This record gives sequence, structure tokens and C-alpha cells, in this order.
Amino acid sequence: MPELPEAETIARGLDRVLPGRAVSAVSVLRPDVMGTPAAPFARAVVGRRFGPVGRRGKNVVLELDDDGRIVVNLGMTGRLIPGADPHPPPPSTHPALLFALADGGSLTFDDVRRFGRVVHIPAARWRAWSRRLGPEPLGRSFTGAVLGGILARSRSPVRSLLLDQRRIAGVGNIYAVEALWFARIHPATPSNRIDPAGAARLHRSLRQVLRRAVAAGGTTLRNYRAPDGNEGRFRRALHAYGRAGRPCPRCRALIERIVFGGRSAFLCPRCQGEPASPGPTSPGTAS
DNA sequence: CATACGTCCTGCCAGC
DNA sequence: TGCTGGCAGGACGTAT
Repeated sequence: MPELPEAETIARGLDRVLPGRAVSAVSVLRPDVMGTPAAPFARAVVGRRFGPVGRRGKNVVLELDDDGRIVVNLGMTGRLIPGADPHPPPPSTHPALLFALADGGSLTFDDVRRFGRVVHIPAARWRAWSRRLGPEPLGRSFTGAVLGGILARSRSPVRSLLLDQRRIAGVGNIYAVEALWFARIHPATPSNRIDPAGAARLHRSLRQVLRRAVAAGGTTLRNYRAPDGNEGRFRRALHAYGRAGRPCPRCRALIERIVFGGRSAFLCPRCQGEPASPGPTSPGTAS
């Protein structure tokens, strides 16, 4: 599932092949992936030349030569596939949006489930758009004190807080679950009950997990592929996510799966003790 | 304001 | 063999 490390891998892959190339045509095959209506999108993009490709949170950001941006949120199954490359890309099975390039190449946004969204952000609106997202967890300014402040301001279960893009940008379920396992914090712990030592462990764990996942090219569970078609190699490094019923790599107790906030979380019941006292009264927290 | 929950969308897989 | 139901889950809209 594309989270920060997957978006980073995709951005780096595209940054090697797209800058300097011009868009000659846009065709929208699946209008529901368009966060900007098709006609204005095409008007804004056709004739523009790509600049650097970067990332903000889970979004791949394609700069244009007029300082506008194409922002791609990959959702669950979105892929960006450059055409006419040295290596043949994986076939596009569910193309949603096609960019024809002036040099004969192409860029395809493919999305099986169509949870992804593509928008055009004019230069004048970029800062405002970016401000809606929380800080970058791998950024220099994301210190332990910053995370501690974010935690202190919320009573939400810490796993839910980590998924909230307005508070921290780029973290999804896989890396939230993994970081909490490393930090030995129960995913349902109310955020403001995490003490400074726990916040410090979580800060370190989160950054370490994300950095390692970026280095491994992300996590492929099923759909995710880098632009070159390669799978992410971080799956084998997962310690808790998706491992219900298997031994905790740290203490050998069996990993549990719980559900809250409509999502699965995985934890070691021995390493990650119960959330302090009563805990959240959410229905359906059976395991 | 903060928090919680339903919804979208399709493919895959276990179970019968 | 073919069907059904559960699951994956990011982000947004609505409700409390």
C-alpha cells in the first residue's frame, strides 16, 4: 500500500526519467480519479514541461515548468508507469489517466480500485495545499519534542493519530503498526497518555522504520510496484504487520490482530502492554 | 473543535 | 465447480 516509502521510491524513479520532457496530450479514461475536472486539467498541463519529481506525505508531486504541480495520491493501488523506457514496464491493467509526451513517450496512471486522485495545483495555491498536511516525519524539524507535542494534544488511539495526515504526513497502517511494535507501545493507547520516554521511543522507531523502508524500495504486499516494475523489498522486514498468530520476533509471544477505527492493527500482547486503564470503549474490539 | 464512523472500489482468497 | 462473504484501507463526508 503506497505510504511514504513507496511514494518516495516512485518519485525518485520518475525523477530519473521525466524532467525536461513535455506533455503533448492528456486523456482521462476514468474521470473518478480526477480531483481536478478533466478539461481544466488538460488545459493546465498540455504544453508544459516536467521539472523535478518529489513527494509530500504519501503524494507524488510532479513539478511543471510554470511552477504548477500535478499531485498524485496513489490511494491503495495507484501506479505511475513511464513508457518508452529502457526496461519494459509492467503492463497497465487498469489505466485511468494517460499523458502523451512530445518525444513519443508516455506516463500512465493506473489504478485498480480507483481510490487514487490526481489534481493540478497552480503555483499560487501550492503553499496552501501543502500546509494542509502535517510535518514530514523524516524532516530535520520533526524532533522528538514535536512528536511529543502532537501526541499531547490528542486523546485518539496513537495508531489513529499516526494515520492522520493533517498531524503527520505520510504514515499509513503498515508503518504505524511497525513503529509501535518497535517502540513497545500498544496501538490503542490514547496518545496523550504516552509518556516522554514513550514519545522518544516512538519518534526514533518511526524514523528508523521509514528510513529503512525507503532504503528497501518500500513494501510490496500485492499491488505496489516502483516505476521500473520492481517490487519493494521491505515485506520480509515486517515484525508485526500481517503476522497475526505468528511469534513476536522479540519475545516469541503470538502476535495479535485487533480492529479499531475500521482497520486492523497488529501487536505483541507481551511487548506492547495494554493501553493504560480502561482504554477506548470501541465496539468490536474482539480479536 | 475534536473525535468517530460509513463510504467508495475491485481483486483475491477461504470456506462451503 | 461456483458462489458468498470478508478483507485490504486512504481520504473524505457526515454525525456526534
